[in-house]
Order: sequence, then C-alpha cells, then structure tokens
Amino acid sequence: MEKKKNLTIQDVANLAEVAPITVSRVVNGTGYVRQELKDRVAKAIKELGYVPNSLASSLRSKKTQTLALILSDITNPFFTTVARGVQDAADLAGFMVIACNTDEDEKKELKVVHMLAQRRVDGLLLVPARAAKASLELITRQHTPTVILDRRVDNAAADVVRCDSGEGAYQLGKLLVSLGHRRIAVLAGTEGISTSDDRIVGVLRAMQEAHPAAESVVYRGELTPASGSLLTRKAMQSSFNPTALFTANNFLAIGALRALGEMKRKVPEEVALVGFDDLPPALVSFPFLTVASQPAYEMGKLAVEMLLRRIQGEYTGEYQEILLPTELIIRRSSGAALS
Amino acid sequence: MEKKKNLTIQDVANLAEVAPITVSRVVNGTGYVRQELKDRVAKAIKELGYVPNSLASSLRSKKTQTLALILSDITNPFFTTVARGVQDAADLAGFMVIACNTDEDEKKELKVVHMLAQRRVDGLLLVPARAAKASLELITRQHTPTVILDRRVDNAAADVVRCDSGEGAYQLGKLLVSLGHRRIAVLAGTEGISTSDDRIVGVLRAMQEAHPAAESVVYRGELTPASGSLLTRKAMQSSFNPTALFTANNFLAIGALRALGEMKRKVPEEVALVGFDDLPPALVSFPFLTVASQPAYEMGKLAVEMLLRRIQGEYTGEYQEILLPTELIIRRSSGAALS
DNA sequence: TTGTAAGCGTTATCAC
DNA sequence: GTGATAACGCTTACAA
Repeated sequence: MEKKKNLTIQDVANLAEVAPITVSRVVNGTGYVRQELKDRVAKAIKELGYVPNSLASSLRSKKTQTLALILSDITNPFFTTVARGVQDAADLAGFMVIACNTDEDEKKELKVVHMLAQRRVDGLLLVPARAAKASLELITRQHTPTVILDRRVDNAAADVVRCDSGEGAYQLGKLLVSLGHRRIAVLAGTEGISTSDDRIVGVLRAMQEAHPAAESVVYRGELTPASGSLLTRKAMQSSFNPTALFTANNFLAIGALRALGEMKRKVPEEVALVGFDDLPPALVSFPFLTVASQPAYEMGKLAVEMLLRRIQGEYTGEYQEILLPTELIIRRSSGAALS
Repeated sequence: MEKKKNLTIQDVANLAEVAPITVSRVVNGTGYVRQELKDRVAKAIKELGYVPNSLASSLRSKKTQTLALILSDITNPFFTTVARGVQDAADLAGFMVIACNTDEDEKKELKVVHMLAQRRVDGLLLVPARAAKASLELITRQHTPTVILDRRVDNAAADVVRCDSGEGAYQLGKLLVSLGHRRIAVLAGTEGISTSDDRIVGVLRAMQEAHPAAESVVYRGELTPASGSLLTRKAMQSSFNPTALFTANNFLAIGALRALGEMKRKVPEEVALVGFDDLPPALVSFPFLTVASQPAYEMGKLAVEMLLRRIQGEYTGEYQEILLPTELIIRRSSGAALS
C-alpha cells in the first residue's frame, strides 16, 4: 500500500536543504533567490513530484486565482461561446473558471453565489437572472469584484459588458418595415430579463417611427425552442395574422422555425423571420436566419479583462459599462420586399 | 470606508456565546448540538452575514467539494451537453465543477491537470487528449479519483464511461451498404483519438462483411467543420468518387454538408451522408442527418455518479467500464436505396 | 539574499 | 453534547 501523505513544502525544503520560504519563492517566482538554490529546489521538486497545495496558499494569500461564470444555461450556444471567451482569457492570465447554471432562477443563482463566496473566488462574471437582487447584495457585502454580462441591472456595484439590444432590435425592425411588413409578432422572454425588454422596445420603436399604422403584438414566454414553437403557434393562429416574426433570442427563433415548418408556412415567402443572436458558424451548414448578432466570444473576453483589472487593482475608478454594437446580418429568412 | 476584514467562525462563536467548533457543527450538520444552541448560532450567522471560508475548511478536512471536467472544446454541442449532465449531477450532490478545454493538446491537458491537482479537486472527469500519458501519470501519483469520459485509454487507473463507437459505426456502415453504397469515404480525426479509430474500424468491418468488393478510403484531419469541408473536397475530387460519406463526429458532418452544398452536390441524391453524434434538438429546426447518437447528457451524469461513489468510498472495487450503446437515427441524409 | 516566527480560518482529536 | 488544543500547508512581516 502506498503512503497517502501528501508532500509539503517542508519536504522539498529538507531535500534541497533550504528553508520552506525559499521553496515558496522559487515556486512563485517572488523575491530574490540565488540561481544555485533555485536549481536545487527545482531538482527537489521534480524528484519528489511535489505539487503545491493551493488551498493553503490561498488561505494565507487571500487569492484563489479562480473566477466564476454564472449564466442561465451553458447549453445555449450564445453562452457557450461567451464561456469559451471567458475561459481563454482567464487561461492567459493563469486563472481557472468555475461555470454555473442558474436556469433563470434567482434562488438557484443566490445559492450558487453563496457557494462561490465560500470558495473565495477572486471575481464573478454574472449573467443576472432577472433583478438578481439577493445575489447582488451578497456580492456587494463580500466585496467580490464582479462584471455583469449581457444584461442590465439597476444600481449594481459592478462593471457591465453587454450589447446594445435596443439598437439591434431597432435595426431589425427597420428592416422589416422597409420590406413592407406592417403586422409583426414579437416573441420574447418573460418580463424582467433586460435583453428581452430592450429588444421589444427597439422593434416597436422602429415600427412606430416608420409607420404609425403598423401593428405588433408581443408574446412572452421562456427563452427555449419549445416556448418559441408555442408562441409562434399562438401568434399565427390568432386573428392578428402577422406577416413577420421577431424573436428575442436564438432558441426562440429555432422554435419558431420548427413550428412554422410544421404548420407548412414557408419562410420567408409566407412569413418573414428575424431574430437576435447568430448561431455559431460551426453549428450551421447553411446560414439562413437574418439576425442581430452579438460578439459573444469578445464579450466573454472583454469581461474577463475588465474583471482582472479590478482584481489586480489596476483600475479602481467608477463602475463602467461597455456597450457593444450588434451586427445586422441579412440572410434569406427576412425575405425580399413584400409584393 | 467599510472594514474589509472577513468574518470568521470565531466572530459567530462570540456572538452566539459558544465555541467555534459548535458553530462548525451547526454549519456542517455534523455531530450533536442542542436545538437551542443551533438556533443561537443560526441567528448569529444571519445577523453577521457570515460566509464560511471553504479554503480553510478544505485545507483541514481534505475535501473541496469540487470536481473538474477536462474536455477538448466546450464549444462542441456534444461536449456542452455532457457538461450540462455533469453540472446537474454535481449540483445535486453539492459539488461545483471547474471546466477546462484542452483543444486536443496533451501539453495543455497536463498543465490543466497540474493546476487542478494544486487545487486538490476531489475528482476528475477527463476526456483524454490522445494517450494523455503524462496527465494520467500525474493523476495516478496524486491518487485523484478519475473517470475517463467518451474515450478509451490503455491501462489507465480510472473508471471509464463511453459509448460503443465501433458498434455504432458498424450499424451506420451496414445501413449504407444496404442502401447499395460500395464506395464510401470515411472522414475522421487524427490517429490516437480512440473514438475516431474505433469508428473507422466499425464502418470498414460492416462494408467488408457485407460486400467484399466494397471500397473505402479514410481521410483524417482535425475534428472541426473547416477540416470536414477540406476532407470532403479532397474525397469528392479524388478519382475514388465516393457515393457516400461517413463522418466520425458532428463537426466533420457540418463541414461536409457545407462543402457539398458549395460544390452543388445534392444530399442524399448525389451523395449520402451519415455521421456520429446527433445535434441537440434545441439547435436544429429540421433534423436532417442520419446519425449514431450518443447519450451525451446521460454520459456526463453517469460519470459523475461513478466518480462520487469512488470519492465517497462507496465503491472501492476494480476499475469499471460503462459501455453505452449508440442509437441509430435514420433521417433524410442517408437517402433511400440507390437505383 | 535567506531565514524565523506567526498566523490565515477551519476541523480532527480527544477530553470533559 | 460541548469545548480546548493542535494541526492542515502555506505566505506575510520582519529580522539577519
């Protein structure tokens, strides 16, 4: 039977005939150490197969070199891409990332934030579930540097990285109007998710500006394909009889497309479809949807860079908001001008 | 300015007028504590807003309640789904998950495993990059309970959860043969990735069994859409002139489909296409690909359950391998029998 | 440039 | 049931 005892810095120190602190300095590259000692320590570390215990180190130094990413659902390709941006940027700086799902549930979110606070993660990247009130309170009390991602939250003690949802939706709305649409069904998430709220406002503004007589009906539900299908059926079967659909996120668009297919309604010939969030090129063989695309990977990367600046004390100024533009990508689903 | 000092168990103990260890017992639900004291402690915790420091706790108890998931690319929907299964199962047991990407690079993998070892994670879920030799050595030396996911590795000191790639590929091969195909191009990852290797063997076996005269050519490259496109062009432009394509993973299939579209080759009329790994329903409006589907979510969940049994000492027997079946899903891309 | 000593915040161990 | 004490493995602060 092997010994289970873990090697400590003391073991290395003994073998290298130096003090533990010297080993620490070599391992972390802090302070001055003669080359000869460095070599001896390095040799001892390799010989023993010593792996430093970062729990002890973190306990003392109050740094965990760990960030956490809290989002609604890692399964959504938009967030998956954000996550990859986060991980790559964290990696470059020597940080690891703990990723957590909230499923848009404020209670789960609070639970998760509490667990992360216990672990003393150095910083948080949060896609807030609705108001995220309790979580943000906890974060503030604990002084955990935080960047809010993708969404707006009022008076949060945190920096923000998000896209201009209103403007993106406005552009999509203008496009639909310019193509002759006067009756648009808007499918969105439940109230309180700022992206959905802003996007609704954006399309509606475009319609009202361009054509006072334009009508629209807003349908709200969860941000899932199933919900997208359901809302689409409701919209298409209502007396409203829309000629175009606007979906507030990618999953809603996928659901809408599926429902329209099942109802044998041709897109874009019979109904035009535009939405938010492009699907990653890696996932789509034949891009079809007209969308306002958000730079997901960049958002993740930027958010980490901002967070690290706070953590490392390079920036201590007021809370900032980085507002990124969306990109309008016109494809077949929006169709040509109505005849 | 607020005090930055974190509250400790001692502060709670003072306020509740008990010993620190009693607070610990209440927080962790270990040992007996009178209800009255429990209440006093709970009240003190709430009043102060005390958040236990799990670094200290882990240092002493040698448990971090943390698992790590190491995979090639979180951006691949197959792995995203696995990750979600992992996170949900870990969540249920009160564990958090650190997710890391290796990009199929053994060096990155080793680096990541080393960082995780420093953090003393309780267990590892590893999708090994090729042989993963160095990583597995480190893991073995550190006695970190590990489950190998999705792939085969020789003599690893770890349990395994994966799918029967050979059998799945065999079924797809049989299907193609039964549809009349005699010249099949096989697109796969580079040598050493067990899933690709096994799948190649599987299709080839089906072909040779059913029809000795059947031919096939294997094209190897990265497991990306770009690589899928490239290999498809090579295959289609060669004198081999295949009537069917077999892709060893989802990204290769997407790339193949894209290339075939650009080459104006109709699927399945001019070329049939079958592949491994279904795309999650949430991502596809109109499922089209004939595939051998792996139960990604289940795999993640099972792997965690297995790992937890090891960690909690409920199972100490020999290393096990759970070999899951794939599901053959026949859709339009494989076409009907050749005329 | 190197070392000594103390302490980070818990929990294991053993006593009461 | 509850508590005192030491220990987990490292780094800070300071001394040499």
